[in-house]
Amino acid sequence: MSTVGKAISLLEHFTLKEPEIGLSDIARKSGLDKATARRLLVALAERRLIEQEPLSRRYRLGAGLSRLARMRDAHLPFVRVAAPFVRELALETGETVHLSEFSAGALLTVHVELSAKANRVSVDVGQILPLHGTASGIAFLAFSRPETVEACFGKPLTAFTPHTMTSRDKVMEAVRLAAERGYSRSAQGYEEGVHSVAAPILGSDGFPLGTLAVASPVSRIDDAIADSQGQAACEAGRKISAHLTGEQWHASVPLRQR
Amino acid sequence: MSTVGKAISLLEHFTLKEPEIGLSDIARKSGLDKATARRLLVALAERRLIEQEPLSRRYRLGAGLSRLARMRDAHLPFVRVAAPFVRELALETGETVHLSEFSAGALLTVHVELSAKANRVSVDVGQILPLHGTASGIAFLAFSRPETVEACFGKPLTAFTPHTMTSRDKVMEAVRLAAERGYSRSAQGYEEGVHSVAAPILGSDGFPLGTLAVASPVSRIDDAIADSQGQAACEAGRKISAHLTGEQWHASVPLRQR
DNA sequence: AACATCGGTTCATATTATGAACCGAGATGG
DNA sequence: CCATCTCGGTTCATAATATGAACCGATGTT
Repeated sequence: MSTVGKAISLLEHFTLKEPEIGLSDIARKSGLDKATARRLLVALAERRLIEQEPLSRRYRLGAGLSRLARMRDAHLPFVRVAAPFVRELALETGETVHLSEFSAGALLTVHVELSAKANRVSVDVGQILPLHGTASGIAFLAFSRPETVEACFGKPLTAFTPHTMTSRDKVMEAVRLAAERGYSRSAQGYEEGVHSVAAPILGSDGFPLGTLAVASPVSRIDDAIADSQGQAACEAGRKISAHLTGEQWHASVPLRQR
Repeated sequence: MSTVGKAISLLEHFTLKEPEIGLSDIARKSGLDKATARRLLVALAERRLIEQEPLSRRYRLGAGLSRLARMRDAHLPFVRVAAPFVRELALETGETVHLSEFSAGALLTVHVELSAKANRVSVDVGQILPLHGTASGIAFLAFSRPETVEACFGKPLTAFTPHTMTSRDKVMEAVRLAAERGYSRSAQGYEEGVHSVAAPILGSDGFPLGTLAVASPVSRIDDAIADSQGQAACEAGRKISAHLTGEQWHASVPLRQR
């Protein structure tokens, strides 16, 4: 791994549950030597991506990250534009809805609206979703360039539950079905007990930027409910796409046009 | 500079005005070889700190930054806690109020509430304020550890306007005055035509995390107004400190107690 | 047709990163 | 009270990694 990769991997050890980490600890977690870890942390701290608590001498994520994230959000207002529609869809369906953005070969969860119900699916912002094992991933692939789809099969497909589709044929069949009806459907492919439907959010080039997914406990779902969730997700996805690209939104927008 | 430092410096070339940059361009701006710049960008992209627009092949800040920033913000809700008080102070004074956080030897602007007046001071989130040349910096130094103050004089003091204090004695005198009355006051030390008063926001260890500043056009300010702004900023700063540290807020909190 | 510039790649070379061993300071505990 | 951990941090010979001049093919410009 490159030195830069190692440095960034250090950042990725800071989580919601463990927002501050000591030197020896992070060296152990990352598998790096203590001296190496420290040099990297110091380099990161010089650029404000890491801060050190002066008293405990523990490290945490730095203010520079907030600064850079603000730059990005100002320019690429994906979450800002989509958030109201995500909320609307969550209210309409009564289920947890999450928004994902494609990045580096996977989908990154960037926004979540939790269901108001007691028995609900919980999703964390920041969670990384594989393309082959989630409704979001299938919806994304269904509208992606052939190269993107192909790249997904470059590595063996990990099974997350006994229900995960791990053969290329099964995945492609799901993709074909999703392309046909506009949304994908997946039950327990990534987490036990979770049913999801997902629709793509298309950019100005007609290819997906990310996805929108409705996640419910499997016990609450039948075909009719799934289909109505799917329709609603599609419509919300189209609205978001339209707002992002500045184009007029047509109720009967064709699914694929090239 | 370390390889990691170079990689992060690449990130810092993306600004609000130039959110996407081509390879040759960023290599030129950063003074790195094109091959080097590309390797670093690829390493950053693998970890999602950078994205490449597939069509134009230009680079931009990646979704991983949003993810990391959210982790940080969830844990360190500085802005979230302070924002209501910043707004309140802006309404009370009728002037632009900005909030800064100390990081790597300078103050980083993390939140701004603009004045409703037509003739107002404009401040950008993300702006970096030097300790010696701004009201915020002086207020920060006035409550900092002696080592922190000393470190500020390690390098020559840059003059930003003809009014910038560049001698150690002048700065220390301003610091002494600020420590005495609880807030700092500075006119045109960083930008021409701008008058500021600032108060510190103290962490649980009694030392400042950042500052709160009221910025006005010099033409609107006299001693009485400046003092009332100063008092208001102090009080707002104390309220924010109290909320951050979970401590009870006392109207007559001593300025320095060690 | 000639020229410039773009993003991207190659590979011998030189700089840089690495980590075992080592500090001193606090905890821990028998 | 001494022995023993573990902590954050440092050193320096060694090993790995980063570097950049030269080069590609593609895409404008003049």
